[in-house]
Amino acid sequence: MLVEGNHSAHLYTVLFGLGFRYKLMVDGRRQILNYLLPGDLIGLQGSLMGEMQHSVEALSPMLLCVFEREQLHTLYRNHPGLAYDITWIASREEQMLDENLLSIGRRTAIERAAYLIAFIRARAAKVQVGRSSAQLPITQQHVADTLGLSLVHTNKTLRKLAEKKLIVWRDGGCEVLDIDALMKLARWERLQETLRPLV
Amino acid sequence: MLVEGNHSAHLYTVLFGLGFRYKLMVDGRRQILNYLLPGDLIGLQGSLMGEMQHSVEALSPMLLCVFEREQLHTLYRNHPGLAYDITWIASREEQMLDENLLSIGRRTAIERAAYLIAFIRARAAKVQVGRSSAQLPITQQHVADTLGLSLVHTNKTLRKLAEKKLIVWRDGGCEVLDIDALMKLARWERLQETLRPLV
DNA sequence: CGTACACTTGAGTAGGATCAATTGAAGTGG
DNA sequence: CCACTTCAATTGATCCTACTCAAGTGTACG
Repeated sequence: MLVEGNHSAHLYTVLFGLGFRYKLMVDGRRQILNYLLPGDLIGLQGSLMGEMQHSVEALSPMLLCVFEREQLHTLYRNHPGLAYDITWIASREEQMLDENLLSIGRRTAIERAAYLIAFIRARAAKVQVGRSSAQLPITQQHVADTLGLSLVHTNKTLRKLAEKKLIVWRDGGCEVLDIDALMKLARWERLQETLRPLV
Repeated sequence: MLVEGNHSAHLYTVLFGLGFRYKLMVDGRRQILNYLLPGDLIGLQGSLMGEMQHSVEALSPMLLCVFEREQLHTLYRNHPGLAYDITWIASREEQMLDENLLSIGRRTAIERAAYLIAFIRARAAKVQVGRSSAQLPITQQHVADTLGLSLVHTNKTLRKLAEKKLIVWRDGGCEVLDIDALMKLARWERLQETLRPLV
């Protein structure tokens, strides 16, 4: 979809669907950085710095609202409220990256998996991202590349969550059965209820 | 220094010194998120969202420029250029987090260590952060908590880098002997030269 | 001189990686 | 309708990276 190093990228707002940002190393190792849901911005780095250092892909059909990157300066000049909201959204994304970093750096495999699934589920609670509202349209390869684990070990870890009746893997996607138990297992407390600006 | 959940936090600009942002889990596991050097912002999340979800600590004496968080709205209204620069800095910090996430998720221990040290060294190249300009004032415990490794394994990994004559650990800090070799070892290419606004 | 902190090293273990198959569902083309 | 391919999920076996436990060294400081 959108690839790293793209100079002519625009700024987008996600209106519908699910996608993700990722980075690749030259030898093919992939790390998924975060997931993109309605309300998120895509391409802010590219708009500000002229080049995106990550790539973006869709997991389900996405509806985006396009914004010309050249207009960003104009927006900052004429619509300070919107400019503030953009910074707010960027800052919240950084907050999510922080938690993600804690997860990959310090949580065990099963904690990581539980955290990731609970987190996406919580974020997707109010918006529909997949074909059914209960299902998250991701493959185990995506989970592996998000958690920094191998595909095989990710599979075995997800099986453990399934055996505990916390999730079910069905129709090429993940259904959450018990989000509270997932959060507890991940030792994760909040998804703080913040007033979110609509851009 | 500044702790998580702080509501009355201000926004700061680092003028001098070295610090870091980190998160703790309830059982004490610590993950260092990134390092703060001159030109970086501290507390943007707190200013925008009312609460910081991470803590901050100094590694060397730091000189900060304080900014009242209540004035942020005013700044966005009256100084769109500065508002733009703040977003730029926030976005660059996110970019650094992205690379960090790739590192922890997909690089091996020695690659991670090489990347981290090369990265901090490269960022600190133009500004003095420790007592001598060559030395990075961090302990191996900090490195461990940044890389998501145990202290013991971090020590053994750093020894390997020292045996290869890439670094020297001296006077409770790290000196870089061959940054190019570190970058090559980490399979890390760029620290792109971006025009950086001064805030 | 005793304590504290950072760094170091060795031994044994475990969590996760790699390798190698297998299953099953969903196309696709004849 | 049936071979053929492809992709995702699954499982077992083996290996190795990184963890834990347990000391020990060196230096700074009161």
